[in-house]
Amino acid sequence: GGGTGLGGGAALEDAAANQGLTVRAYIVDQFRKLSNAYRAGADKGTGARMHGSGRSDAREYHYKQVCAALEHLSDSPDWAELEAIGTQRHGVGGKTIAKLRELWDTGRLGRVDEFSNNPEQVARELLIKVHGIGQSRVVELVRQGVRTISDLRQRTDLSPQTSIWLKYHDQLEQPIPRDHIGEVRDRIGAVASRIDPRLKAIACGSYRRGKMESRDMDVMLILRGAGPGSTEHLEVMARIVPELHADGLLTDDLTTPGKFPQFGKKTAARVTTPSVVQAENSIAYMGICIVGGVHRRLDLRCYPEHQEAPALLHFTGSGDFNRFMSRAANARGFTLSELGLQPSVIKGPAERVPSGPHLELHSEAHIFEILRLEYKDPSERRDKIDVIDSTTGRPFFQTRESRTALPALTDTSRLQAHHPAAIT
DNA sequence: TCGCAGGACAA
DNA sequence: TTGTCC
DNA sequence: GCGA
Ligand SMILES: [Mg+2]
Ligand SMILES: [Mg+2]
Repeated sequence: GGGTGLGGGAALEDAAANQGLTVRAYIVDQFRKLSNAYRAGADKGTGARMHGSGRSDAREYHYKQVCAALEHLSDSPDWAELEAIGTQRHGVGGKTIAKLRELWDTGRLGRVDEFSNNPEQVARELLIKVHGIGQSRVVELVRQGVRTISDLRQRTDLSPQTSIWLKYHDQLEQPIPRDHIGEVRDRIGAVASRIDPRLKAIACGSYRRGKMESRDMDVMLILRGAGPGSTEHLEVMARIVPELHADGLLTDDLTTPGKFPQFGKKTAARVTTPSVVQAENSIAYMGICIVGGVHRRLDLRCYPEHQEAPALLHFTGSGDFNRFMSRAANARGFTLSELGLQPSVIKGPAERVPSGPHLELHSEAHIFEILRLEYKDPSERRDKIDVIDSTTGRPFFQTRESRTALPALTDTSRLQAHHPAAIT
């Protein structure tokens, strides 16, 4: 029994029941609060340099792993089941088990209470949700006394993107029904095929993961027939975005395809710099569209057909799944991105460099296969524990053996032999 | 003690 | 390069 | 905060 006198986890059961949650959902919620708190720069906002300060990003990451482990518990775990994840789940250690014990005994986490009783921390977690406000700006804004969205609106130093986003703040918070996303994909697809009949539109993100509601829309354009060496797809965004405005779908841009960068000093040398090329040729667009009278966030991407598989994998997410699948790829001796999959090696401290060409990737399943990971349907791509080592059938991040790179896969020559279709 | 995904866009 | 986004 |  704990300090409250309640034994057998009764305090935890009560706390969960009070919120209408299962014990598991309540525990996950507590740790998700910790992850969100560190994302918002908890321990960076306070001037006092406390133990462990300056590790917010890593702790956000850490608590995401913990949440993934907790999600896979039963609805009402007993103490033995909670304690077991300390030994069974990669990334869950002593400090986390101590927090679980605290929850079991008292139904609360002191760290969560500390954060929720700290008005500055509460403000950071609120304001970081605004587009264009990240960990750095939120710490500075809150230090300057900003506490609410209203406070933020008073500022005269907001970026244009943040101002646009704030115009529609209320609408952008509303969940988007699945059907609306399919409609937008079709409208974009129609406009796209008018511009170039080789273009097709695919809705990705949480829509493709089967969710009935989403927070934004992710639509990918594929330029059929475009292969390595083609740059045609880079010009699509600057052509289609004005058409989507004319169509009445888009209302505001958060990025501006084709916009020429403004320099303090415009020199001839700068004109040939890569950043200029990137600005004129864009593959990514972020903006606001209107569907059924409600403004929504829309992300657009355009890729050549030979990058369809890695791009589809990447923009289907989830974000957590991508991070852990990329880590698995690294452990197998590869770098994975929306652009492709290529062998890579660790060069110096914190530096991984390509050691071979991108491989030809025929499908999402092909990528899983090369990495010896179990294929996951989009609806099953949630978190760390969904990345499964197909040689063991167990979560990739679980055992020493499963994390060891496979010689047959990291030896580039043998890999090329098995996958002869490397692309250049 | 070190790394924790990787890349695109804005400024 | 830094900050932010996905 | 954890694991290599
Ligand atoms: Mg933000
Ligand atoms: Mg989305």
